[in-house]
Order: sequence, then C-alpha cells, then structure tokens
Amino acid sequence: MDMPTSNPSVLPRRFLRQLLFLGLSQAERSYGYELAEAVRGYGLNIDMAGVYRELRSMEQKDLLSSEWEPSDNGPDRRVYMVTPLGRDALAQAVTDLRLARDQLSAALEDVVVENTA
Amino acid sequence: MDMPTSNPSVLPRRFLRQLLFLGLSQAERSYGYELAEAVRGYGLNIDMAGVYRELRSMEQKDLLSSEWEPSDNGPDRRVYMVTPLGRDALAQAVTDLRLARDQLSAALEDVVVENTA
DNA sequence: CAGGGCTAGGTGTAGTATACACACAGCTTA
DNA sequence: TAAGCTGTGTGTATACTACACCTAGCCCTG
Repeated sequence: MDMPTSNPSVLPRRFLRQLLFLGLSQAERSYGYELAEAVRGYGLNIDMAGVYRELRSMEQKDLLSSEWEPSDNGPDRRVYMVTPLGRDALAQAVTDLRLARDQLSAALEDVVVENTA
Repeated sequence: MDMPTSNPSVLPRRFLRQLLFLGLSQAERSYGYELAEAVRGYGLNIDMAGVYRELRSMEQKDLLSSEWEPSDNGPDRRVYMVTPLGRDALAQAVTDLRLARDQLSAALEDVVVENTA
C-alpha cells in the first residue's frame, strides 16, 4: 500500500521556491521537513529531495541563512531564516504568486462554462 | 515609461497545455501562431517552438486534430480542433487551472501583508 | 535488544522539459 | 530585392524533475 499523498499536485513545481518563501514568511524560522509539509498544504506535491536542494540553492544565493538546531524527537535540523536580501526576494515571490493567480483568474474568466459537473 | 508587453512570464511553462486548451475553447478553430499570441495574452511568455511541439504532442494523444488551411496574408496554417477525447481533457484543464488559482489564493491569504508597495 | 516507523537531511542519476538557435517558406511593402 | 511579418517546423545543450537510495537519531513494541 503506497501513500498517494492524496494530492494530484496541480501547482507546478516551478512554484516551489515561492511557496518555500511563503512558508518561511509565516514561520520566521523553519526547516526542510516542516517546510515540505507546509508546501504540500499549499497544494504542491513535492519530494523531500527537491525541498532540500532548493533550500540549499536559496542559501547559496544568500536568500536564506541556516544553522543546526537540536530536535526533541529526532535528529538535528537545519533551520533556515530569510536574509535581508531574501526579504526582497520574498516580497517579489508574493508579488509573483499574486500576479499568477490574477492571470489565471483573468484567463479563466472568459471560459465558456460548458459543464461545471 | 516602458511597456511591459514582454512580460516576465509569471505563469510557469507547465501551464502551456492547459492554456492552449483555453485558447481553443474560445476559438473553436485556431493555429499555432494565433494560439501563441492568445497564450501570451494569458501571461505565459512562450516561444513558438514550444507551442508547435506541444500542439503536435496533443494531436498525437488524440486530444486535437488538425488540417491545413490557406491564409490570406502568409503561408498556410495548420489549424487545430479539439477532438471528443480532447473535450474531456479540456474540461480537466479548466478544472486544474481553477484549482491552481484557488490554491494560490488560499496560500496567499495567510501571508503577512508586509508591503503592498 | 531487534526491528519498524517516524523524523531529518542528503546524494546520484536517468529521463524529461525548456530555451535558444536555426531553417524553410509565403506574402506585402518599400 | 530586400526587409519584415506571418507561419511551421527541427536540433540540441542544458536545466529541471522524479525517483531510488543512503545515513542517522528517536521512540515504541514484541
């Protein structure tokens, strides 16, 4: 019995970085495993490998910084924080996501309603 | 004051197929060059090569059918129509895009409003 | 105390997707 | 006759993605 994660992942993987920013904007401090769950909550079905790699990529670009932190119920975590440079990128991510949503809305507006079934 | 007609393509390329379906749902009959402009109007900055290949891929999957048609002001066009099978896929595309929009909206709802500037 | 399951972070890589360059050709206008 | 727009394609280097796999700590149960 394999876990289908119950999500067909309608949100393209390309949104991963922006959604990670969203997750970090709410948590202030967070780490891969937790952020993955947040991102999945947003509707993006992503594997852990992708999350870890993206976070590292963001850190390399100086958008995030990280440090190790002990956990009560498992191995240590690498917790991430948004850097000053990252704050600009975060704001841009929010702007981008809003624009994407608005453009989807606009595109869908003039669709013939065929069948709402 | 520069015209942002050449938009930065906030919509991921992954939406191409769905947006092509949207374009075809409005036009009934259309062709690559015209559909590319429609899709760009939706906010996806795509190159022609991608559009042509995607249309061919959709035709191979029997979602679209095509035929050649003469043009008044240029070379012949390959016009595409949605097949019966394609109509299901089109409905699904609309559903997917709506869900994507809704999930983006939900994700953006609980974002701290930082700066709306 | 051995094993399974959950938490947590990570690498390796085959296959696919994407961007970009290029080719071909008809029509219109200068 | 040349440029520029319309129109349809191919070729390919690289980037991205999914998936398999690995290490390791903690907790619980048999």
